[in-house]
Amino acid sequence: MTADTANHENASRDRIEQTILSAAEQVFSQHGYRGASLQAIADIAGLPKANILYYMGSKQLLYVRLLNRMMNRWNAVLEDITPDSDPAKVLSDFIRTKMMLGQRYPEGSKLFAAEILAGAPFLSNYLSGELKEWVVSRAEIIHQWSQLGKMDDVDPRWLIFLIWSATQHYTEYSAQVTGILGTEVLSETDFESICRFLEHVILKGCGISASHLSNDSSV
Amino acid sequence: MTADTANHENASRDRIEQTILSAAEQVFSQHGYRGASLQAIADIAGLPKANILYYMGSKQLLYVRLLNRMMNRWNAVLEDITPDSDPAKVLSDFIRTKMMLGQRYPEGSKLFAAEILAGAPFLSNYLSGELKEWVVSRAEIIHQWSQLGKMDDVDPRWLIFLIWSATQHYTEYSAQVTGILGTEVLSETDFESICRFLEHVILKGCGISASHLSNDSSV
DNA sequence: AACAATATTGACCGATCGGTCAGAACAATC
DNA sequence: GATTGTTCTGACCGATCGGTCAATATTGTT
Repeated sequence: MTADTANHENASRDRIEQTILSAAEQVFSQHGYRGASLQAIADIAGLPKANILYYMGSKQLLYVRLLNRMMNRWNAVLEDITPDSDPAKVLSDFIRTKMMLGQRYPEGSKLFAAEILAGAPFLSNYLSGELKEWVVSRAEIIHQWSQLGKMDDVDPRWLIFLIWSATQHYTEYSAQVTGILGTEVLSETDFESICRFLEHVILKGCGISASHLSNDSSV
Repeated sequence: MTADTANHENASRDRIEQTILSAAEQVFSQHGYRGASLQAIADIAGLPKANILYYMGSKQLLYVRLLNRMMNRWNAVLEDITPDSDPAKVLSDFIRTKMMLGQRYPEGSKLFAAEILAGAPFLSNYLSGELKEWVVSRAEIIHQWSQLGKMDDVDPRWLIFLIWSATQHYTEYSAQVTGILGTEVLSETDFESICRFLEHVILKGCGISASHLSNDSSV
C-alpha cells in the first residue's frame, strides 16, 4: 500500500471500472436490480465474473454506485433561478436540458426509472430528502412568478412533474416511441420538433409569452 | 373431458386464476419479467409453486396473459372521435380517462412500463402494428382539427405522447411522486388538481378554447 | 360403491444465482 | 534475482431459478 492510496492515478483501474459501469448500466437498465445478473454484466464487459466482484465488491455496491453517478449528472439543473428570472427562458432551457440528458444518458435514465418502478428501495431517502427539497424550493420560485403576473397560477409541482414526464418519455419509452414512429432511433429532426412542441404547449399553456423565441411559427 | 370444455363455467378455477394473476401482476410490475420469480408469486397467492405452473403453464405464458389483459383494458379509448368532435371535450376526456386507468390498474400500468423499459421483447409486434395504426389514425383526426382552425397546428403524435407520459407519470413514478409530496398515496384532492392542471395547460397550450369547462379558474 | 377426471403438491432436476477463495500471473521495489 | 503487493480467474459454495413428475387427494358421474 503506497502513500497515495486514496488519490493515486491508476489509469488502468479507472478504465476497467468504467467498462464495468457501462456494461452494468446496460443490464440494470433493461432488467432492473433483481433481473440483472453479474454474469451478463461480465459477458458484456468481456471480463470473468469474479473480476466484476473484485472491482465492485458486490452487486448492490455496483448498483448504488450507478445510481449515484446518474444522480450527479442531474445536478446543476434549474439551480440558479430567481424570482427575477424570465420564465420563458428558464422553462424552455429546462425542457431542452432534460431532453438532452435523456438522449445523452439513456441507460442511466432507464436505470433510474426501473428503480422507481420497483418502489425506489435504494432511493427513498433521496426522494423524500434532497429531491423533495429541490422541488419545494423550485416550486416556491415558480409560485412567485405567478404572483408577479409572469404566468398563470398553476401548481408548480404539477408543472415540474409534467416537464419531467414529457421529456423522460422519449428515453424510457424509446422502445414504444420508435415502434410507433417506425424508426430505429429518434432523428435529429424529430428531436428538435419535440422540443419546439413541448416549449410551445407548456409555455403557452402556462400563460407565458415566449419573449426570446422568435421562430415558433412551426411546431 | 366433457363436451363444454371450452365454455364451461368453473367458478373455483376462475377464482384461483384471478388470485394468481393478481399476485403475478404485483411481482412482475415491481421486478420485471426476469426479476420476478414464480416462488414470490406463489407466496403472495398463498399457493405452492407447482400449482402456479399447473394453472398457467409457464412463466412466459403467465406473463403474456397479463400483458394481454392489461392491453384489453386500454381499448375503447379515443375510439369514436371524428373531425367533427370537440377537441376540448375529447382531449379532456382523454386526459381524465388515462389518469383514471392508471389509478385503477397501477400494477398493470407498471407491468407495461417495465416491459417497455426492457425493450418490449414481447410487445414489439403490438407496438409497431395495432398501436401504431391507432396512433396514426388518431393523429389524422387531430390534424384535421388543426386544419379546421379548432386548434394550433401541433404535431399530433407529440401531443398523444405528451398526454400518455403526463398521465402515466403518476402511476409509474408513484414512488417518486409520493416521496416528494410526503404522502403515502395520492389524495382525491391532488388527483382532481392534477387533472385540472393538465387540462388547463394542454388545452390552452394547443390553442383550444375550453368550451365546456365552466370552472377553470383555479388550476 | 365404483370408476374416471381433475386438482394438488412434495420431491426432485439441471441451470444459474451472488459470492468466496486459493493460487497463478503480473508489476514494482530493493 | 529475490521479495512484496496487486491483479486476475478457475473452481467451488449454498441458495434459488423455472420446470417436471409421480403420487395423492378431491370431485363428478353413473
